[in-house]
Amino acid sequence: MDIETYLSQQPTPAIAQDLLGRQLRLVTPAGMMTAWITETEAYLGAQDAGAHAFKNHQTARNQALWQSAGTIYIYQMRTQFLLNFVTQAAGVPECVLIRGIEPATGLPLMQANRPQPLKNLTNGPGKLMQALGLDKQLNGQPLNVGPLHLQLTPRRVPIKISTSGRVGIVNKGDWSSAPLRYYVTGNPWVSQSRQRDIDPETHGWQAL
DNA sequence: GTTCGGATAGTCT
DNA sequence: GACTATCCGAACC
Repeated sequence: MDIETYLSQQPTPAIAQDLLGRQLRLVTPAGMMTAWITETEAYLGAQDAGAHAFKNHQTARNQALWQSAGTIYIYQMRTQFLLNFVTQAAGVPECVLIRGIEPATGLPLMQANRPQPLKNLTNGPGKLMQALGLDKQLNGQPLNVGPLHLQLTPRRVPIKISTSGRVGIVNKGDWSSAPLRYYVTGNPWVSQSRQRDIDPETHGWQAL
């Protein structure tokens, strides 16, 4: 299946959950980095008071959201860049925010980009972009054409998926508490995860 | 180990 | 001029 089909064949919350365990791959002149997606959030477009596209409000920043499934949407939050994938057909401004990844290969490259201990390397949406060395250059471009790829295989399968309200969405009524954040239960590379919730044996993945 | 406050810059009203 | 889809470090358990 191609990526555009994969990112448009289900409702966005289902896609956000299915993305857990899929592989992100970045090809750079210095080498390749791959990582497993551990945490996502769904943003549901015009109806979603927490979304940039609420009430179909188009601005210079959020143009990419109206493009086709598989378009990369990157925007800046203070000093950080945040990575999203557009879902659904062109004209439907929904997306999934990538909030955490587990490094798989290219770890030295990531630690060169972001000199932090492994456990603090990619456990947050801004942190993982630092580790990958990405800014908003790829905003509006399609996945799997340039340097950034989303691979459907190989994949890892979560033992259990946890849900919660989305991080940083406050004073938005029911949209603040809506269970649109998804993460691999027990995985260390999930934002705000507490030590006692981590499973050091499996990292929350089913055995290969 | 966990919580809290401040820094920070781009975007929109 | 207000408001963030964040991160870090200091302070306190």
